[in-house]
Amino acid sequence: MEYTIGAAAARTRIKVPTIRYYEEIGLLPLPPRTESNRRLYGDAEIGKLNFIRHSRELGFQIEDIRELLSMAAEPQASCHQADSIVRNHLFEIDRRIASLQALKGELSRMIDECGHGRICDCRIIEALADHSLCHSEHSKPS
Amino acid sequence: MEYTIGAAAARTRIKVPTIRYYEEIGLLPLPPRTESNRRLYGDAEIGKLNFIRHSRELGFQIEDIRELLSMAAEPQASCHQADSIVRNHLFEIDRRIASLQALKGELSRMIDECGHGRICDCRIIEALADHSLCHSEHSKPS
DNA sequence: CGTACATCCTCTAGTGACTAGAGGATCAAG
DNA sequence: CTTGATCCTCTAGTCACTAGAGGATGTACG
Repeated sequence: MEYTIGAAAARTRIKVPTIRYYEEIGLLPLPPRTESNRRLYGDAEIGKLNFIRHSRELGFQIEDIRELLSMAAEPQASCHQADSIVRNHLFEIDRRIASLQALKGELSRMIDECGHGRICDCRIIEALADHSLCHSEHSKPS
Repeated sequence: MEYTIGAAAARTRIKVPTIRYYEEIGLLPLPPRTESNRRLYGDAEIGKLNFIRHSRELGFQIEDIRELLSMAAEPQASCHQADSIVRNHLFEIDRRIASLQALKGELSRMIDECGHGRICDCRIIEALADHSLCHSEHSKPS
């Protein structure tokens, strides 16, 4: 089967400009074109696009996906490298969860302590102004 | 006390270009300058910068901080609005934690099922290619 | 007093992963 | 034959900075 870019977008739930963007950054190969210069995608490209979308949904970065795609293209190679990309990603997600949970604690506390009165009595503004009122360390959640 | 931009940066742990950036987007007022055109900050600006840094560390967006700062400047107003900004942010953080935990589950499963052999037998690549192998729904963690 | 070197200034451009829109060509349906 | 959907390329915008050029000023040391 062959698909126009719009049909490919519909099948993969990736937007048309995003598909063109993936081509531009070399994540997708240059597809053949019709006589009137329109892109034509086959089943292999649909598969790649689904792979990309799913990996993005799982939070992988484009550069990780680039590597994972090139591994997928070499079925005889060891999967050690794929394993390590996923492991690193998992580690990063753990870090983010921990950091968000610390934030959640601080913010809940701020809300609990807010007396719902005037700004001048408000612990929220006070707490934002002064980190030493915090119970935990926190750095920007990435 | 008065501080050069570098001294203000050292005291607040915000980088010099970032302070200039905050000025450019109107988050910080235009500071007075020396005869040789250098910015001079007083204690009030140091306080604002600390407020900004802490709020950023807690994950607030610049536009939220802009509102929070203007509230902090009106001590007689109700803190209802501040409360609601923080509440919304907390809600968003909860959403993110839930989404990251779903991802974590999927990725852990992928790693467990990887036989550490060849790509062609690897469940990781297979799982990435096909969302229907997933146990949970997931959308991009934002 | 001269000379390093740090710090300051403004300005432009880059990051990641898209998204939005202009301006124009081509296609399919009625 | 016209209408409207889809396609093309290109540029610019998003967020919150970061990096670097090119030049002026300040400070410490010999």
